[in-house]
Amino acid sequence: MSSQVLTPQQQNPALDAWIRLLRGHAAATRELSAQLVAEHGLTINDYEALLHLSRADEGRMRRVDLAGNLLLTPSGVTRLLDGLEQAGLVERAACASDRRVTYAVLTDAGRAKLRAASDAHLAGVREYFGRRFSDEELDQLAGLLGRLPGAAGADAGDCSAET
Amino acid sequence: MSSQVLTPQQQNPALDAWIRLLRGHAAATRELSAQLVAEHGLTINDYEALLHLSRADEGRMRRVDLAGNLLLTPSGVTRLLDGLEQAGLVERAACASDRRVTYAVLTDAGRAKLRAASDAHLAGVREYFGRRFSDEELDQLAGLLGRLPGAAGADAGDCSAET
DNA sequence: GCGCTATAGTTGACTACACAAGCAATAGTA
DNA sequence: TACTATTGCTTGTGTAGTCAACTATAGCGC
Repeated sequence: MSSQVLTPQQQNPALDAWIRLLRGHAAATRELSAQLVAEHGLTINDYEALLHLSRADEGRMRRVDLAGNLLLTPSGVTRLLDGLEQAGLVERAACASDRRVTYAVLTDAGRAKLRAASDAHLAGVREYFGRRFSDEELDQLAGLLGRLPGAAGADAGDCSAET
Repeated sequence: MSSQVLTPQQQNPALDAWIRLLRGHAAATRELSAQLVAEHGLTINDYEALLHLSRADEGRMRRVDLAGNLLLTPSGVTRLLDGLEQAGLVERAACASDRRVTYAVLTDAGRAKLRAASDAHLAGVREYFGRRFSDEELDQLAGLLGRLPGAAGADAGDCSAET
């Protein structure tokens, strides 16, 4: 009776892509995150937060900008940074020109941690994707995924410097 | 000394694809899940659980098989189905030949709910992806994502075609 | 100066998972 | 029969995130 609805994968390329995106993300996240947590005690978001900070001017960012880059809510960033602060990887700094703002600043320990974790993580990612795709296909995949919102904005507008 | 590490996206197509997969998934999930929750009170996993059940023989599956298809742990499935049972969308059924097994069975209400939600969800997915990709690109994207583990074996209880 | 609105950030309550431990039933071995 | 290992599932606990409500500051119009 409703068999069109019930076997939609054949009928709809968008749904097909969507479901595979969900599954592929779940599988990849599980494996790569487990690796990162086991070897360095960092989650994927921890790692990416450190990465963004390391690439920002003076190793610091406003928390709201970090939220935008990580696709987290402001409260999510507060909790994420709580953990990183307790681990001594980032610290807070006040903004002289706007007292509402609290910067998250990468510490030396945080920078060292990122450097240490990067090697393993990069190797893991390269292994995970390189095993399944050629370089050309990776470019293709990245190009397609980059058209989704949020997937591209990390590169261009990072150093806003608007205080 | 660490500048290679700190701007890795240019140097590594695998990492580029990985980061965009993360971001693209986060953005798409947020939007499409919010839609589904707002309109029908179902999360993405709720929806997919109902979908898998509807496509299974007699609308029922062992919980462990459902876990495999949804990429959830057994405990995750227990909690997911708890919610769906309370909502009356699925019920439990014993297995005559193996008393360890509890089937999850789609109820009539569950089937109706799925049918109602499918229209909106399919439309949302089509709009979200169709706005950004041509049909051909969607096929390409699905084909690439399908090579990730877990993304392909969604059809039957037998999933052994990986790697 | 005063009030008003917008923005940055935190907190409490909640949800959705994972992991580890445990129970019940089955299968294998004797 | 009994004894052990494996499988299916549930539960306790912990974690990462959301949303709504809140405080504090900034910046505008008057």
